[in-house]
Amino acid sequence: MQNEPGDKTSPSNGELAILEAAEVLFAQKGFDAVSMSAIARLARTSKPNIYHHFKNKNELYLAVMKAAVKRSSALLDTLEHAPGTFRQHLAEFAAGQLNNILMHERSTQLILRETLSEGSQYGQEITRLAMGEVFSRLVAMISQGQQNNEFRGEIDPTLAAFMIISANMFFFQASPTIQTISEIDFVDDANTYSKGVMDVLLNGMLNKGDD
Amino acid sequence: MQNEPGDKTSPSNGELAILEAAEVLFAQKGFDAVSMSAIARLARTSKPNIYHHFKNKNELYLAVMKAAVKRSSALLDTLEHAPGTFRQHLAEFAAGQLNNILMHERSTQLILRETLSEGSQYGQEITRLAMGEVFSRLVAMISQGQQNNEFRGEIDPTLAAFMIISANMFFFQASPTIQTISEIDFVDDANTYSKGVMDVLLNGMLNKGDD
DNA sequence: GTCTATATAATGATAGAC
DNA sequence: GTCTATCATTATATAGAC
Repeated sequence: MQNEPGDKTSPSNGELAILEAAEVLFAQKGFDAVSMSAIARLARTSKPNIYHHFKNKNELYLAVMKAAVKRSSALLDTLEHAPGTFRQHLAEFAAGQLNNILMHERSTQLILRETLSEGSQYGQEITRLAMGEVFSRLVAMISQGQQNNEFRGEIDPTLAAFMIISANMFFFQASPTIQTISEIDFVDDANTYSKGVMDVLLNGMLNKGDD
Repeated sequence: MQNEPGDKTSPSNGELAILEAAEVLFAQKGFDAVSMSAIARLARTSKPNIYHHFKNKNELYLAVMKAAVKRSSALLDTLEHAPGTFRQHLAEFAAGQLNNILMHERSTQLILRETLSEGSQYGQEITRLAMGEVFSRLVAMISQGQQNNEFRGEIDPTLAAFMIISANMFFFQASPTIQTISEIDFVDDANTYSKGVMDVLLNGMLNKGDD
């Protein structure tokens, strides 16, 4: 039912192979470090054939990024109006986003890479697209929790949302390195990590019983 | 007193100019996007002169990274044994690290870039050097705060330390983009941001008075 | 230590056959 | 749609004069 021959909106098989090969390499090494020859090799085709499907290297990169952003912002519509407290919703949403990130490693890596390339024209817009939706949903959740008096009113909802995204993104980005530092166990399991993060964010670090 | 002519350990003036130019460009665009010609142009010298000082492009990059790591891990010895509660120490240390990051933008950008290049031989080691010290100091602080019963004992100190570094690093990395998303004010002032982050981390988001 | 000139290889991109 | 062959350009790196 998907990828019908007459469907002009979905790319052809050859185009898909090129897109996937390009995504793998761009995510691994970055735009400038990847040659069209390398993409052609991995896609099991020839360089001129890539230029038949894409005008130039830039357009190929843009097509890859577009697909990555679309993929990364999916899968978050499920638990919007489920029953439960706001703290439960927030924890589930955070865990869901982390899972989403880990499921689409290449897309996430591409987006994070763009974050660091200040020169790129599309970098900011792409990151904004990729993180904007999840960001605004988190802000809305927290604001509603404040109106419901479940969350402290003094907290800036945008800051709290930013902290959740930070924890998730940086987990993805740095855990391969952090893993080698010392005896850390939370990097092995994303769910354990997410639970721990949300426990701190919701309840704080201070021992309230004894001060 | 510094940079004496006979001091073999400190680089010459020409070498310094090359190192600085290379750092600027590598941080802006990444290793592969920077040509030796561009570095020579910015350093106001010639390409062969760079090859006189550094064996090849890789060694130049390594020298730049080495200096960046050294710079980024300085400046944290000041407030180790000052008087005050652990929550104050932790908040000051976190704010200090964020300031450190923002003061050495290029170094931080280089290190974060390496984080994303899984292929790089030195990436993990460099990131480990850059973050390892601040990480272990944070863990020690939190553990001591737990033994002093000031922090909750259920919390994993490594996870809490990771969250603090996440908040700081991701602030640096994503705030240029996040800034354009919506009405956010905390990105303008790192101190305001750090205060807000530590308030959430220490006290949590939940409203304890009404549940 | 610094330069001009150059060797050599790889890059992005195209022409044109099938 | 896919290929072989090739273009012009640029890259890293070196030789050798001063």
